[in-house]
Amino acid sequence: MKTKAQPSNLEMQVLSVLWAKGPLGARQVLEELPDKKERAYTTVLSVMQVMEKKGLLRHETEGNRHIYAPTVRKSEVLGTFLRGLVSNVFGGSAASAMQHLLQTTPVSEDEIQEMRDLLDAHSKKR
Amino acid sequence: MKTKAQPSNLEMQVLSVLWAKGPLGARQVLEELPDKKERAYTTVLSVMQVMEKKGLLRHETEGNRHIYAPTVRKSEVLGTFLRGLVSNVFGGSAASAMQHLLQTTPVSEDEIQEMRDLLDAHSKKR
DNA sequence: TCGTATCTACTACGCATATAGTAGTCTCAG
DNA sequence: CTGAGACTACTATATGCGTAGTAGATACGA
Repeated sequence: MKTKAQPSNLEMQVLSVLWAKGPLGARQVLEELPDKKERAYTTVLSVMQVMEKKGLLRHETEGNRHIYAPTVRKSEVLGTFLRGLVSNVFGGSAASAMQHLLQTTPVSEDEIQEMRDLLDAHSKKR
Repeated sequence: MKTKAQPSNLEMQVLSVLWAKGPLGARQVLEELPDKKERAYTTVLSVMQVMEKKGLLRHETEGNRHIYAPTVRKSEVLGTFLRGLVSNVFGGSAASAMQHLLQTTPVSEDEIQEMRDLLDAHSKKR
């Protein structure tokens, strides 16, 4: 079996909505998509139907509607994604990735503290 | 003018090679591509020619060869990329992104320390 | 019950991406 | 000077992605 392809950008957005908000219909997903881009309802529906064919989503029928839920776990998908990113773009260095993250995205002091805690927790665990 | 599209996966790899190793010919880039996938020489050459049309690369001729260099800066490209990633996939939280980074990619204790230093430096700067 | 609004299924399409072949040019060893 | 090898330019193409229309089914309010 071949390694399954990375979900595309839009697919990632759909997944992230469903991971965050729980199972939803296509209409709701459309409204929650993080990039807020103007799209037709059928666009999102189509994408989600394709995702179901690929095995990224499944749905249950509730009266009229299809309620979609991810079949893949957040940690799995993001893990694969981030490992690829780090090794293909950041020369294999997670620290380098974080450096760019800090330099280029707005990060509050609270978040910085949160990150310190994460690092501590990570050290302790080994 | 429209916001220029994100470089594709393979384009990113090409850029990261050139950022890391300096200007190179297509043959060298092919050999250095991080994903190590088997590709024809002309495949990489084509991609790089397209990238030049898009304004991501320029080249100088050296005898027979074309030596390519990026025209875009690493911080620019990765900045845009990471901002998009954080807001579209990690709900706008850089800390969440880092959490997944730690959970899913192998990170040495040295790197952890390096990251702590980065966080400290970042706090101090404001 | 009946019409309107909403939903899904199916189909289409343009563009980008990744892939590679072929032809033509240049360089250099012998 | 000439042929082999390497390089570039140009062309082709399959596939995937994002986009959306249309047709048909369903539900719900009046």
